Amino acid sequence: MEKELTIQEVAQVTGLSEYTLRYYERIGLLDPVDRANSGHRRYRAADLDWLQFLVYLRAMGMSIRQMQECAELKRGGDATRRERLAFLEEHRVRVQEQMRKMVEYLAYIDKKIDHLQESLAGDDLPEPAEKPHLVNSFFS
Amino acid sequence: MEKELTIQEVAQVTGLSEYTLRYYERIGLLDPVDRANSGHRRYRAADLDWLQFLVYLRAMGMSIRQMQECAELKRGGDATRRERLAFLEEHRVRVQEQMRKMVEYLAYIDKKIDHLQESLAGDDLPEPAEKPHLVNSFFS
DNA sequence: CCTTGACTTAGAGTGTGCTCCAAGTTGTAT
DNA sequence: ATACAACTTGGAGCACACTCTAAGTCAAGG
Repeated sequence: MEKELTIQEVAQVTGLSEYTLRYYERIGLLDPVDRANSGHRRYRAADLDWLQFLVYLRAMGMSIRQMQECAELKRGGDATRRERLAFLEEHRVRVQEQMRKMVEYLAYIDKKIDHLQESLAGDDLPEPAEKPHLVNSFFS
Repeated sequence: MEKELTIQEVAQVTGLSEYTLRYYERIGLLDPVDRANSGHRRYRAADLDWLQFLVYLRAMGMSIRQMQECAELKRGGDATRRERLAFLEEHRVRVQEQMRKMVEYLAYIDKKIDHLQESLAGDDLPEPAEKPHLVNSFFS
């Protein structure tokens, strides 16, 4: 018999709140979850896998709307494999481009950190003859 | 004489909308911008530099609230250099950690892409004796 | 003088992604 | 039996970051 988890347990495992789990189901990101006789949700391993996938997509910056498309493709079964492949590949490209930019921005931040460190180190030395006037002190 | 730019020009240069430029000023991300006699904004080079900095921070996922703190530190002048350094270094750490995770997620996505490609390639071959039942077709 | 267009302000509205509430039901422990 | 906790639902509320509107001002061109 497959172990089925309560919403509370799934919240702990996935890091999503119970609110969010119900919300995701409501908006069709998950297919309707099994219910106990009481009506309480009982999540299966497959639900957990899918949720983990969603969590990763979300963490990579994918919008809820796109994840809904993704869920729709999943519902389409094997017939949508090509589309799903294209979907993931496009996502991959977007994420990589984003990371490329991040590296660029990080270099920019590093430059500022360096300038600030130099500025602070300079304070221990005798006063320089003339301090250059700095338009923007974050940029010095 | 320093060239001063209109809000329209700054919007083009920074990629921010005129709405957003006014908004950023309203909430204190920019110090009040110079005005022409007409009351129209006239942005200086220093304003542009600062805006570019903000755009980068934003693109790196920093919240408006944190950028406001940052603007506050800038207003504090030299006295806040140490804090600003700490601020940037913390930001740097956060961004790096985020990128580390992204690499991890990307590897996960790549695995799914591979599986889908294999699945599609397999369609050209004669039917396998038994197809394994796949709980989650995105994960096959 | 009159129109046009680029601007100004304060404040309202929007989209996203949750997050919470109220009212009710069920399961377990005492 | 009764208390209590864990759930259920539909729908309301919220934080964030814009985005837009309305009403008005100003400068230049015809």
